[in-house]
Amino acid sequence: MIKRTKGVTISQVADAAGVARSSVSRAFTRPDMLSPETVTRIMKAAEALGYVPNHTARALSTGRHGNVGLIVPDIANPFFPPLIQAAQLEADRSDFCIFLGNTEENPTQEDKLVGRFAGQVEGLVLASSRLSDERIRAHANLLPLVLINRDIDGIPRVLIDSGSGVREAVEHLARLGHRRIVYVSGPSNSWSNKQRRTAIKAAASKLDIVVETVPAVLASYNSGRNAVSAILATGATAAVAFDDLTAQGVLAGLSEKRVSVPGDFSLIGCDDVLGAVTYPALTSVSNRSTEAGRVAVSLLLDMLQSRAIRDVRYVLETHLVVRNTTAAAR
Amino acid sequence: MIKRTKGVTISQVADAAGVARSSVSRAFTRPDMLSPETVTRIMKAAEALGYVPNHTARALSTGRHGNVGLIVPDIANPFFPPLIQAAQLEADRSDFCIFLGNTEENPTQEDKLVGRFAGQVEGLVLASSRLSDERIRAHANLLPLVLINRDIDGIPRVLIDSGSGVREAVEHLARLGHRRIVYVSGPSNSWSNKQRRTAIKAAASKLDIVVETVPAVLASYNSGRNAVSAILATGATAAVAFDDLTAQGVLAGLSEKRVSVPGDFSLIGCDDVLGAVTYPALTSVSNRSTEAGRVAVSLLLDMLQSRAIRDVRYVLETHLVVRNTTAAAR
DNA sequence: GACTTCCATGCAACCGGTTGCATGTCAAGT
DNA sequence: ACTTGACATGCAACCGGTTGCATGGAAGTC
Repeated sequence: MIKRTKGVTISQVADAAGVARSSVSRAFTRPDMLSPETVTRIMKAAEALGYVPNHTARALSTGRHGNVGLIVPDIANPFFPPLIQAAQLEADRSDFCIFLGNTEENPTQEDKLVGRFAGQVEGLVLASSRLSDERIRAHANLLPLVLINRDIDGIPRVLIDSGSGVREAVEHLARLGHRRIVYVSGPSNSWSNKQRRTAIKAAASKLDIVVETVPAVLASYNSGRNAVSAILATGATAAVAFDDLTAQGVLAGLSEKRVSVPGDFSLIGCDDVLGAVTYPALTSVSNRSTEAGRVAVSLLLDMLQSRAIRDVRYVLETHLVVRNTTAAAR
Repeated sequence: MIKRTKGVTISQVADAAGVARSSVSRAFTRPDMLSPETVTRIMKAAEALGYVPNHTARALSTGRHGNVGLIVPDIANPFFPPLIQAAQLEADRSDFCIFLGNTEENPTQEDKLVGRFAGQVEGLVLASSRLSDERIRAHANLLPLVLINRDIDGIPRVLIDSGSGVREAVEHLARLGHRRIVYVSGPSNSWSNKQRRTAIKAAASKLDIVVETVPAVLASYNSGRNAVSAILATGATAAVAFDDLTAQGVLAGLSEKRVSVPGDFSLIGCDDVLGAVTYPALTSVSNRSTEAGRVAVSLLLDMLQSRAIRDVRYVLETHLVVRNTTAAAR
């Protein structure tokens, strides 16, 4: 049988130390209110009994549980783990714990999780939320909320601007002498995809470069691989892919067709999730997901402390990370 | 200013419905004890007021918070996200929430997290714990614990037996004619590392193959890359790396030294986290991390429900997934 | 020496639920 | 018609802390 750890309570410590319960409580929360000797005596008794304050009881009376929630659409998407990690680290610095929720890209599940978390966290970070603006607003009325990659007036938000990095990518290719490039697009209903395609077209037209779009349908390795024939058919000498996974597929497809990268063809990914761990190292647009996670939690903790809500709109610019899949045009 | 959401309490609902607090409580927890009409009336009142039971208060009196903790050494390691995802899904099926902890591979941090979680979760899953057996045993005395990839008698554990897959890897290499191979080892305090090294040595000696060990210190791309000189110095024609990240680093290092894979050298990873998305596709040992996450949480919830601790040792076998980084020895 | 001031500590109410037991009611049993 | 029991509901204690206010004693003031 499980040993039911009957926790040591504040009363037991109080008895052992010969003081009132309130004094024990103060010894832990505001020792300056007590005489040093009393504190010492209480601490000794607590130590001897192995007393640990009950988090739940404390939360009940103070209303502060020292937890924040983080909800993401898909943990398995490599974009999120660094974000989660950074959020965790930032929370930890203030002795907060993280509740993690994964919605499987499902708004209903997301709503359910928010509700379930609401009672036990002081605030919430929603990353790439799939909820409607109205639902988000409704939640924001109930507890402090910070958004990542959702732009809603009046709710503090952290936005990753992939446009800036994509622009740099095009400029980089232009400098290398490429005049005709391909954008291997991602899911047509993706906001990021639109953002990236728009940025590429704008940058290219300014530099007098021709851009063609080849759809990859899904953001995946196989889609990228299947797109290779179409890419080569355009006669382009370089490509920017919707994300790193797609780029990696393109890389594989090119290799099978004996097109060497970067010798014969230059390739750039997006999100920089694989760049540093694959070979050849992929030139990619940074994602800043680490900063996003850190900043979002930091913003949230600020709100909790100041009890004030500011209309923050924190934009993170992205940049091109040049590695080994881009070179001068043949 | 933040709207301090003064939660609707059970008393308010009781007043509105003209019943005692206890009846409201029962309407939510054991409606069968009340007459159907009363339940309806209470529910209506609750609905009208927007009442939501206070999770913390409930936890305080029942001792059940409906949370379980999951602690992993490194979220950013692609081995863990699928595990976390599966754990989350399983917890969700029983309406439990997941507390996520990331230890950064640091035992001190792990200890700290366990302590911090202890007060607010009913049980804990420790994945690939870096703690000593003693510390783990100590924690297991305080609350229900399930381990993943740690084999300690008396504590329920889910083990991914990479031994079976590694054995297949060695046999595969033997069939291809390799007689001298290298094991690129991972963190020395990792249980998986020991398991893999042991399995390789056993399989190799049975097949009359020479194995040398080259340490990579950390499970990372850079460690793998730095290990390449040492690997080549052994004169081996093939290597098995502690994990896919390390393997990918080795791949990059080999490529820089103009050693072609699989032409001149065969390489096998472990955990199969990158195999399908990189080029060349990495031959690797499957990981089963999804099952591990699911089973661990399911085991934990069982323990919580039955209040009994069984000495479960759940082993998941792995297999070799042959892709394109292995070929006949020169 | 009497009077204020201040500080350390205790008392008791409170946070928002749950639950064992007591009570009242109504229908069935004899 | 009276007992018995089942059932619905209320009462009050409890979970383990926190905190505003009261109290008593020591130190400071005149």
